[in-house]
Amino acid sequence: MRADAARNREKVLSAARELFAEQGFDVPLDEIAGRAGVGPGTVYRHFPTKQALFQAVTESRVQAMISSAAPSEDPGADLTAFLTKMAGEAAAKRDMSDAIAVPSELRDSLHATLGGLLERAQAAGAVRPDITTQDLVALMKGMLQSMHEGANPAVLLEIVLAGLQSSRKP
Amino acid sequence: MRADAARNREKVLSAARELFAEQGFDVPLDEIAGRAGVGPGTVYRHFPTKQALFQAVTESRVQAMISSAAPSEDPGADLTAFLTKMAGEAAAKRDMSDAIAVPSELRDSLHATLGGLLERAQAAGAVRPDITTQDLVALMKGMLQSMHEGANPAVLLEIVLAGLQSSRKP
DNA sequence: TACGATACGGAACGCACGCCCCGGTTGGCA
DNA sequence: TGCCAACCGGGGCGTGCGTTCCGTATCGTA
Repeated sequence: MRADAARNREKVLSAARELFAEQGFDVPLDEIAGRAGVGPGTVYRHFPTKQALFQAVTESRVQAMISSAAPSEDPGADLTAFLTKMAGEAAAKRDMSDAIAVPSELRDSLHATLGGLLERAQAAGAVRPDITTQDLVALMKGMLQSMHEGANPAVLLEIVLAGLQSSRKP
Repeated sequence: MRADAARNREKVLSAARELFAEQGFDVPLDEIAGRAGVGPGTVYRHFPTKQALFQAVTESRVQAMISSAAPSEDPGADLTAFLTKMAGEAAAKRDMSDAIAVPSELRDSLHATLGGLLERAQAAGAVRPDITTQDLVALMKGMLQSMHEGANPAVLLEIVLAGLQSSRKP
């Protein structure tokens, strides 16, 4: 790869990191190109599609989160810790709220991880048993998006965690 | 007003009711016109903008919900009942999930109603005091949207209600 | 240094949407 | 029944987006 190509690739990744974090996946690609100081065509030389660029920006962080989900002897705490970590990331960077929503293999892995943690927590009795993975994913998706609309992220997280632990109503 | 104009107005309203309920505010206006059997121009003869049409479709139901929020001697139950009603509406018709999100006076009234119910419930000690109106609105917005993504509406509602009642963590 | 491969940038394309305009049609009153 | 105002339909405009194309500039090598 040519030197200027590598340099531009880094400039694009850097700009994409900033703008996806600030505005989420919906930021126009031309704006990313603009901040990187290149044309839109250059972005497409390095990444075949906007989603591929998004994935390149979020992949390492999401993978790190997934890897940190190793089971311990307290499955309830594992789930809580994971959700707390997700909420923390999402509160700071808008792209995490989209990583759980924008279709990709990464997203599917994230969903699968959530499902595993949920199952173990339910088996241990730490979470009400009538919640499905879909429920949890939908709940998190809603919560993460709500964090960028003026709500208090910490309060939102506490509400969700408390709700998960509650026992079923009659 | 001419007879055919009134007839077309009703056809448009009817089609809009169906499609906003099925697909939410994002349904293309041309599709509404198509189902109504008229051209887009006809829609704009009767409603100055897409939002006006949306408001015409949702106004009566939202107003009814707001009116039903009369305070009783149990503010906690009032809030619970209202959120349950909203969730029920949103689970059945997608436009209710947008009525709380699409900017309009109606939306603001809805937010104000939620704020009033929240305050009273907090004063009565039925809801944790560190929640703001913005928090509640964001939470509901997320929950209502999640209902159309495969999650179980009843479970989601129970989680949120339980979370609101929980006491603050140290 | 000269040349070919590589990469650049931005104009342009295709699409979808909200919204407007206008020639043709239709309804209801005199 | 004839006429005019009201109304209709759909083609078209403007916008914003993701994506592609291609003439030009640049890099690295012989």
